[in-house]
Amino acid sequence: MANSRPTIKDIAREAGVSVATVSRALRDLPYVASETRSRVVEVAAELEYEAHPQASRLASGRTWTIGVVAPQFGTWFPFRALGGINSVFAKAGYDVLLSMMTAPGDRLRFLRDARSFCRRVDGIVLIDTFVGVEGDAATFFDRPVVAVGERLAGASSIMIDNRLAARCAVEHLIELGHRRIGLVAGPHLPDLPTPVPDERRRGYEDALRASGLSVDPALEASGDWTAAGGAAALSALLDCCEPPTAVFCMSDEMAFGVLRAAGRHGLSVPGDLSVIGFDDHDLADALGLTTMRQAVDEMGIRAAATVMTLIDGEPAADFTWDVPLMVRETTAPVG
Amino acid sequence: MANSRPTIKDIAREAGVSVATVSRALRDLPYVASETRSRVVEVAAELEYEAHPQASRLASGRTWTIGVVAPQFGTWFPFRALGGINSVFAKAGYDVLLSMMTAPGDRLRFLRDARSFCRRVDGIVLIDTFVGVEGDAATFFDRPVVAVGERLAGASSIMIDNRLAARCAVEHLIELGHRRIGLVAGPHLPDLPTPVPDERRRGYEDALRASGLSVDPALEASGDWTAAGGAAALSALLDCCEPPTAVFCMSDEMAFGVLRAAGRHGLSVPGDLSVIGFDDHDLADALGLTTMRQAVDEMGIRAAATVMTLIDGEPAADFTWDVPLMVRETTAPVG
DNA sequence: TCCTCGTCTGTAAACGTTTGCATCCCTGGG
DNA sequence: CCCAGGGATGCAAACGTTTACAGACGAGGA
Repeated sequence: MANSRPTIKDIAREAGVSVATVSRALRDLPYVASETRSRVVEVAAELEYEAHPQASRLASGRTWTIGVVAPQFGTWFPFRALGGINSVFAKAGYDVLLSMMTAPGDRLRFLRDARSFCRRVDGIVLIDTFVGVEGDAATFFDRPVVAVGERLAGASSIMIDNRLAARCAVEHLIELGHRRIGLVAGPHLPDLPTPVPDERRRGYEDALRASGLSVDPALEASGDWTAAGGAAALSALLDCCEPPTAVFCMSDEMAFGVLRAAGRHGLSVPGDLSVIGFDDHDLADALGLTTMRQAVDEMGIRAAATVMTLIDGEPAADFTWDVPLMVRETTAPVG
Repeated sequence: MANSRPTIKDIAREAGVSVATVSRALRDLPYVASETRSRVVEVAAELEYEAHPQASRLASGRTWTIGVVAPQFGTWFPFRALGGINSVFAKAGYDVLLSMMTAPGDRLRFLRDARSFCRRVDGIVLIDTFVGVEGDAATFFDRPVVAVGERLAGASSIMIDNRLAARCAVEHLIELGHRRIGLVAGPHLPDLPTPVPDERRRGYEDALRASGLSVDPALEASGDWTAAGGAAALSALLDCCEPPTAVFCMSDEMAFGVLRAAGRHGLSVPGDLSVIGFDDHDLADALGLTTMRQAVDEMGIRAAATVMTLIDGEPAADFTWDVPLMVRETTAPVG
């Protein structure tokens, strides 16, 4: 790789024009004669010229960088979304500046350092980052913001209807004839003010009530969003006076744990116990888990596209994604 | 967030010194009187000054950014590594510029655009990116390079010994008395020239030969690194004249599929079939999978630390990580 | 012919830092 | 008393772009 690379001056000299003309020609600005433009482009290609990113950023004020904030709690969702986001920005010529929140305290640290983070980017995508800013997010960050998985004032939100989706999941079980339906809930993560668990619980209750079933606290256990937590939750549920014939898990990872714990307890799935998850995790299909599908890749792609339109000055708009039911092999009519 | 932020000039005026002194004071350079320094620091804190990143990058040539390249094939490993890497750089004040390879063609695209990518970063971390450069990586990229999971000439490599680890896995099965040991191999991904599958296969063969067992091609099937592929591979293996009593899977995700397929075929694990994986995937513990543990987080952390030492001019050095056997519940003495 | 207007181009001033060099001052040794 | 040397500071030139502004030129209308 060459040590010293050509600057805009070199191109200008070689093409016999001024640096201003080179700059305009290479950025497709108007008021450049077409022969001039093509000569400049040709010289630039020949010398393998590429504008110095830092210099052009300083001069123009545009950073051509998007900040993406992702948590590492629950590895699956954010990484998938990141893939979609990255592909869009790579094509559009934006850099992606990543900020991951791996420890609980990172959320507050991020908020504290938000000013310096914002300074490096033209826009921000928050993946599942329940950042909890006061007031308007766009003014707080001083940049356009898109929130994936969260409704955030002053930002465009790419969401699903957690309550409705949870309700659909439970209704699927009810349609199969189940009457005692357990809930494996995800807890509030420390320091992460997300409404997601509450919404999904409400959906669960909605479905029960709509069918005239009562909400029984004994049928509810808390996992910690992990497979191990799901397994423990099922064990707790089975200790109950009259165990459920089906369980709704707030995440697929917990459902995987439930599946395993069921086997350990000698329960066959779906013969003795129906299990439905939430997410459509990468492994759900292969493991035959019935679940509610979050189209994470597409949500990421949409988020990326949206932040670019915001940068271009268009107004914020929310998108709510459908969450289709994926019937596979862990749910069956009540035995 | 404030609209116009103070520049170094504002600090200089307010503190009654020149911009040069401010610059030196805030960066802890020598030749600044201690009272001067503290006054400058005080004023900067009061005005909430922070250097304009693009400007300081242009002037100094340092970008304070590390480029991280990660594939999205097999979501688990790269994302975990990313977490470790990011935490280190966040603390050290480096930005992380992410480049993800989501489609097969992306590898070539990345190589084509490498020059412009390098220009934005002070160093590069390649996660499982079998990038296949000719000659010396550091000179090709013109930047210090650390490769995680790959041995790369001219770069520091953070690796495991795939061959040895695979051998250990298979030896574990042999010690349990297994003699017919199947292999669920991962294929070469299109356009990704990784030696990993070959190395793991050699380890498998090493273990067999060392125990006087023959290598039987009929005991080998190929998954595609996914759970679905693993399931299909086990089905193929079971069609074999005399099915194996144990299988070694080159990845945990494939092992999960094998576990599921075994159940479908009416085989109990580990009663009828022992299964060992490779990775120690997030779900492996909860699902009870015996496997070889790759300490991905720590490898990521080490990679980040290493690239920083390279930037400081220290010579490249490789690190090879231990891959301990995690005995859980999917392996047992042959029945 | 003159004036206007639009297209094209160049000059030079930003953008906000870092840093080489010159200067000033003070201390200590001869 | 003079001079060397080093600490502390300031001046101004980079760094490599973008862009406001001015000027040149040609065409077309009055």
